[in-house]
This record gives sequence, C-alpha cells and structure tokens, in this order.
Amino acid sequence: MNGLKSLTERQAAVYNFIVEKIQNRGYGPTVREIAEEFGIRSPNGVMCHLKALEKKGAIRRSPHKSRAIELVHDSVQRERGLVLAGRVAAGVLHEAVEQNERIDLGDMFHGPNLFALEVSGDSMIEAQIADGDYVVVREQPTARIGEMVVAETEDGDATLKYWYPEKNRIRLQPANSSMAPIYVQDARIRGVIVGVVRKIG
Amino acid sequence: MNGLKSLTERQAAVYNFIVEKIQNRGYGPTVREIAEEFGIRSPNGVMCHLKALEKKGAIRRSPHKSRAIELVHDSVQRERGLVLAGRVAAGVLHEAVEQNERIDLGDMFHGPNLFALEVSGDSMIEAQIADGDYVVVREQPTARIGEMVVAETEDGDATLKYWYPEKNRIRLQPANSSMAPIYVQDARIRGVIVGVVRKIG
DNA sequence: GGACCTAGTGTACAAATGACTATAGTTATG
DNA sequence: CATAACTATAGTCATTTGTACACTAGGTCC
Repeated sequence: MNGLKSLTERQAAVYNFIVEKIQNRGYGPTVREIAEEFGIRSPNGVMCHLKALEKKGAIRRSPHKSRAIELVHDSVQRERGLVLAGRVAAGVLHEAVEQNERIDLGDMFHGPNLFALEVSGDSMIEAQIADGDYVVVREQPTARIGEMVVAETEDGDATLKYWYPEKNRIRLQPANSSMAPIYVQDARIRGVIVGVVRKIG
Repeated sequence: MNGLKSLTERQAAVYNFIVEKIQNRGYGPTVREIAEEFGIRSPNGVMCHLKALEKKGAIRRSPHKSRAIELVHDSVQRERGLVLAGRVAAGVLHEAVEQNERIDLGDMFHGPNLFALEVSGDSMIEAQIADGDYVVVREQPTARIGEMVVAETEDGDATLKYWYPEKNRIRLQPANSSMAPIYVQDARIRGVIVGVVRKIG
C-alpha cells in the first residue's frame, strides 16, 4: 500500500508515528518517545525497529545524534492524493480497473479508504455530475437508500447511480430524466460518493 | 520579507540556517551545530539567539529536549491550499469578502494565483455547479467570450456567470434557463473558473 | 532441529546536548 | 552619560539520548 517494501505491521506503525511527529511538530521523536508511544519498555525494542526501517530503506539515520531520523521517501509529500482507480460509467457500463495513477485533492479529500474515479457519460447530469468529472468515493460495502454509489453488478461492471433497494430487486437510478433506471437482482456496493471534482479548461 | 517582526541580521541568519536544515535534512540543528556554522565558540552565544527568536515568536522550543525547534510560521511547507475568499453569488449578488480560511485541493489545484469561492445560489445549475459547491478561480483581469468568470459589477458585488461582452454592454449569462441574463455597462473580471469541487454528505 | 527474522525486557554507559553563571565588548537610544 | 539590547567567550552541570550487551520468546523456512 505504501511505496515501502514489505514493512511489517509494527514497523509501519513506528514509521507512521515518526512521520506524524515530523509533520505535526517539525522534529522527530527520540527512541524513548517512540517506546512510550507504543508501550515498549526498553529503548532497545525501538532500536530494532529503527534498524529494520533503515535496512529496508525507509529512513536514514546519523549515528550518535539525537532525533536524527531522515525520511528517505519524502513520503508524505508524495503519498498524498487518492488512487485514481479508473473510469466509471454513468451511462453505458465501463470497466473500472484499478490503475496506479493518483490524484491529489489535498486535505479536503484524503483518507485511507477514499479513492477517485473519472466519470464517463451523462447519466448523473441532473445531480450536477458531468462526463469527465472525478468522483471521490469512500469505500464501504453498504449505503443508505437514495445515496449515490459506485455499484458493481453481477457481470462485474461498475456504474455510478443512486441506490434504491426494493423488494426483490435493486433499482439503480440515474439522475437523467431521459434515461430509465436499471434493475438488477444483485449488486455489490463499492463505495458511496463523497465528493465531486471538475477541472475546466 | 518574512512575516517575522524585526529580527536582527544575525538572528535572521540563524533562523534561516535552522529552516534550511529542517528543509534539507528533515531535522533541525543542535545548539552546537549552529555555533559551529556561525563560528560562535560558546553554546551560550547561540542560546541568546534562540531565546531572542523564541521571544519574537519565530520559533517555539520544548525545554530540555534536543533539536526541539519548531518553526512557528510553518513557512513554505504548509502554505498548501487555496485561499477560500468567500461566497460568490450565482443567483442574487452577494459579497465576496476575502477571508482567511484555506481549502487544500492538493496538486490538482494549486498555484499562486488560484483561489476558491463557495457558490451561493443555483444560477449556474445547468453548468453542473450547485449551491454550496466550491469553484476554483484563476485570478486574471480578462477572459475569452463565453468563459465562466467571477465578475465584479460597478456596485462592487461579485457574481459567477458566463462572460459575454457585447457592443455597448456586457451580458452576464447564467446557466439556468429560468433566469434572465444580467446586463451591465461595466464589470471587472476577478478571474476565470478552472475547477469545481463539491463535498457530499 | 537449526538458522534466521521479528519483537521484545532490562540494565548500563558514554556521548550528545540544553541550560546556566559570570564576564565583557559593542551599538544604539534617551 | 547611563541604560538597554545585542552579541559573544569560557567553563560547568544535569539531563537527554543513542547504543551496546545479555537474554527471552514466537514465528518461518529449509
């Protein structure tokens, strides 16, 4: 998930703590600060992690200096942004393959379970979402009635619609009065739409 | 040049050295590192500067911790984000006072002459811009025919419309078929719209 | 089973580092 | 001229902090 190679869960946690400190406070933690944060009762417990992080190339250290932890990937800098997961059809169904592009929407939209999709088609036009817009999606398996979702139908296609579960079927309602709703027996919710971004010109 | 108040030449030099270290290396200098850099032969020489810098509000320090220098103006790094300059009316004219809020849209929208406005009203609804959306504006005094602009009319109000200069007047065209265009003799362009951002839920 | 990685506890030590006192030269400012 | 502010030297002290050593324990891999 990060560009870092195979950090263990614990190592990643330590790494994130270091990054957080540097970001929030301007200077990194000491060995003992890390120990306290993670309930480790020996400086050496932390030393192991730091050595591992350095060996794996996540950080660089200057020996015998205090707080001398340097982040190798100016990670946070580059780790900003949401995964641009592909194009989602609002009209005809397209494929939504996960790609590796990223789109940086800054503080307004960022989080571990957010991603972005480019919208294709005009079926949500009356919800003020046009062809070429990007929707920000919060990944989650459920939605409330009437929420706008990215849904995956039985044949594996993804689409952007309003979510209306009915008795024996699910109505995927476009926001376009010239288009008819789609009815499916089953569909999986990929996430709900929490934002829209459009670039003009 | 900085927002810092009346640092002496020496103090400014020390401050810049600290900033440079933090930027380049990721962690700040120790008292003795600063001393060496400036040829000061006693730690106390530096302590005086640090105390002065702290008193003048340029830095913040945690006592008895190493390298614990925090920059108060988190200068370049955290200047991300666009100024949220206020609300712009798309229906009735509102005031667009410059506020101090910021909105971070990341790499997609950032630059020295970009700012954001919250949209008020539905007059651009057919351009898929709804009440409560944010528009990203590139500040510039001119626009091409038909571009969407933030225009300031003679009475000082700002509005979001399509820009249609005509022979003896200017037509400010809403994107709402139930609304009539506004005609003005003169209007100043504050900028053109380069993006739209909407937060849902 | 043995080699190896991860993840610790606990203790101890030496170096790194901030903070302090005392002293003093310089430059403005009233 | 006196006072204050800024800058600096010299040396000392106490704390912070990185590092090392010895030892334990749970995994994985061959």
